[in-house]
Amino acid sequence: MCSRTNPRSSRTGRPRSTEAHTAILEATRAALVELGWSKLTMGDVAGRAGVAKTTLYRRWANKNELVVDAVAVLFDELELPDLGSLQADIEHVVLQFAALLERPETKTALMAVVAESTRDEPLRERIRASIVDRQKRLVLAGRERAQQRGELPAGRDPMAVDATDDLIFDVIAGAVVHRALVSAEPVDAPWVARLSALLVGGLGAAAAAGA
Amino acid sequence: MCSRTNPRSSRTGRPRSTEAHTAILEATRAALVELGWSKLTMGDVAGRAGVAKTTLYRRWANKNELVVDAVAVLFDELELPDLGSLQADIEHVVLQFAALLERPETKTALMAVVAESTRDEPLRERIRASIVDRQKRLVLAGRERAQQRGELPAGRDPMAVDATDDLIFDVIAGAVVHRALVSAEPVDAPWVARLSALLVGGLGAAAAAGA
DNA sequence: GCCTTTCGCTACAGGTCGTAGCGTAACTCC
DNA sequence: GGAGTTACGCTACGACCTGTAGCGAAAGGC
Repeated sequence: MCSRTNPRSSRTGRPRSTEAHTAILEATRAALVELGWSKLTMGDVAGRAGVAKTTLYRRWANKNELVVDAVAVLFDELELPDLGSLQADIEHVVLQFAALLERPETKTALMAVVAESTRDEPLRERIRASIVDRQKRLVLAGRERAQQRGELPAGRDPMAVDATDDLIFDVIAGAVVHRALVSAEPVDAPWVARLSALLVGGLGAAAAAGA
Repeated sequence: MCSRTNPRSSRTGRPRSTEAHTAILEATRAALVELGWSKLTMGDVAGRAGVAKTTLYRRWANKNELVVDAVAVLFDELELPDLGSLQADIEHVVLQFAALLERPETKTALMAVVAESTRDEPLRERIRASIVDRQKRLVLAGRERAQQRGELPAGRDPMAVDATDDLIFDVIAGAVVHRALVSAEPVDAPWVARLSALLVGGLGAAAAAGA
């Protein structure tokens, strides 16, 4: 999860300072807010964290991996309380996600690391493990809950269920990111309501067609 | 559209070489393919184009603006032939868009410039004018065509029609980008069929509810 | 032919990257 | 308590990239 070469749980020697670890990640987020991605430098982060620049390189191979770790923890805030209906659940999590993307540190960092990951397979895996997969659980939970309520039919074919989960995930996350960062329009309640209605309607139509 | 300070159609003096212009943009795309975004340098592009580095800076203020122009022309390839049904039209344009995102130069450049645009308002406007708005016309055309076929009802409220167009645009473009770049899964025919069915079903359900 | 603008070239200051080497600090095992 | 191991801060460094300045030459319009 954290560092460059996992020290193989070496029990001997001086342990790595956990305070330095958290200070570095916090300094990275602060630097992202102030400077953005392109003007963020390793030396600057080290200075903010009160740490030598070499210490950063001992733990992270480069800027990309450091930023992924610094931003990943923010995505753990996302939750999916039961609000009684599929549409309400979707609207709630979308608004949460939008609020997360409003923060300058996520806004500027997320797209940048994704861009780098197109040419860096290990980085892509790191992003998938630290960020993407943690959001996918929300889709699973929402779908299962809707099935228990009877809003969606129980899926027969597990392959088809998986495919639909993946589709919904890409649609929701993609639409919100595109709206917020590319179109640069607000992800507000009216828009979220439209999106949720579209999804619920589409899922209902698909279920009706499949029955 | 192109350069740093529009020379205000100055009729006097040596004109800018259009050959150099196209050579630079082509060299930029080639460099993106080979090196990716982060390792692309202005000096390298100048060398590939057979042009002095200073010439690049006379026309583009920085790497971001150059790359936007270099990639923008690729998006002009997208077209929307009439395939007889809304779902077929959607599937066709999504597959086109996916093929575009498969190319390494667009894959790596698009997210990078979007990331930079979160802290650079002029760059965002340049992206919007050069890339985003050119895609939105496809949504308008597809929706109008579906209304003429009777697949979708004629919109009463023009505000609501605009909002739905924007929503569909963000959903389609966002989902494809997220699938291709974040989830890193193939945008193939089965997935596209699922997405199109979801959208058509959702639009139909919304129309039925609105009637 | 004169004026204007662009061109290629060279040089440059400023900044960043990522590494190496050193002595010191912290912790474990014997 | 000592030996061994690892992390730390610090400094210095070469390599590279950025963006600009200045020069003489080239290519057009009037």
